[in-house]
Amino acid sequence: MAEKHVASVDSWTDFCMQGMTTHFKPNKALKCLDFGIVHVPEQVKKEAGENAPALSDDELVAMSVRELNQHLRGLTKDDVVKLKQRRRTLKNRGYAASCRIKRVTQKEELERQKIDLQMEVDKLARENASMRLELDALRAKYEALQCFARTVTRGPLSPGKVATTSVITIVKSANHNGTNNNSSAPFSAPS
Amino acid sequence: MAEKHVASVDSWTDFCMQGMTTHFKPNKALKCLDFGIVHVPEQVKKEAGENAPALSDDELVAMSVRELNQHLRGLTKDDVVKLKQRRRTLKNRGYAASCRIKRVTQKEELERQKIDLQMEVDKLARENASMRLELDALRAKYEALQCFARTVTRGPLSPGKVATTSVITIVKSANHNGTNNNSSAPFSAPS
DNA sequence: CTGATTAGTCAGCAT
DNA sequence: ATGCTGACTAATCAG
Repeated sequence: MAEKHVASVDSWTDFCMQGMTTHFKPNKALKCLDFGIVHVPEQVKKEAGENAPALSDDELVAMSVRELNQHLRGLTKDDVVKLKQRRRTLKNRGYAASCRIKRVTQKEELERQKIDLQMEVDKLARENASMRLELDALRAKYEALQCFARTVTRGPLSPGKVATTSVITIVKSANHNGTNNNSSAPFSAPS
Repeated sequence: MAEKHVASVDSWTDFCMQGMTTHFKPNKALKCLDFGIVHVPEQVKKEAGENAPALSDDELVAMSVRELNQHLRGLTKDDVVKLKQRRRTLKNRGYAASCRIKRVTQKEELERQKIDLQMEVDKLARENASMRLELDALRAKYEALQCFARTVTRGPLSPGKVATTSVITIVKSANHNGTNNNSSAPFSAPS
């Protein structure tokens, strides 16, 4: 079992490859410098002295099934099988190419997403750092103001017993006018 | 040019494949159900009625060059070439497998990194949101305290002319005791 | 049957 | 020589 095709495959392959531009086809952008659709070595299919126009690979692979059947008229059963096999092989060649393209596309997509995420991480980290600074500064200002307020509200009185409804305070101020000036003094508004 | 190997390759290939477990080798974990190291169909190399122990693929590919040269003693020049080519092909088989493994490994690595970055984005976004809340709350508290302080410091006096060195204020308070209680009142400490 | 995917083979490049 | 990778083929799988 499972030794169906061990040493006979290549002969069969060789058989089927008769009309095909096999191996090293200047398919896409290979190292083939510039000759685009050259080759097609004027080689008819096999024993074709009849009327077969020697279909090119591109024609054969682009044909619909209906068109193919038309070209199949008056051919040997073997020739029909061989032509269909050639078509299948050419199709497979295209499928393999698509598969490879898809692979690299997906990989590029992953790398792109990775870069986007990294940029988002950087942006959030920057926001985070600046907010942390802002928070710390505001906390400091708040505590300073709180200190001041405590001083103002209960400083001059005895800490034990304070009237619950009113407080009188006296406070020193460095302000030389009556307005707030947004400096780092406890009276500045939050930025 | 470039038609070097169009219809002759497969015959040569067939030639070289003589002793190899070619095509459908139960190499790794293929669909081969359970028979592990079966096959090796007792097939000597080619015209080997001499002394060649019919090297298995695994042996041949794992051999060092020195060992290989020992097995090469007393072989036809053609046999030497064929054996070396078989070794090269077997090596290539392994290289191709490594290449595929590397490809999927790199892809998995990319996806892993993407997940890590996404988690970091989420974490930073959460931190960001909570900090923003904290910042807003603190700003509100600060402004309330600032309002209070302004009321305290200049409320009862005429806003136009205030002594620059001292201020006297009277304030109503809802506090029923003298202590701070960390509530949302202007006197609570920042969390 | 069509299309996609996998393993094996080879060409070609790099070391 | 050795290792790697792109392209190609056959086998096989999925719909």
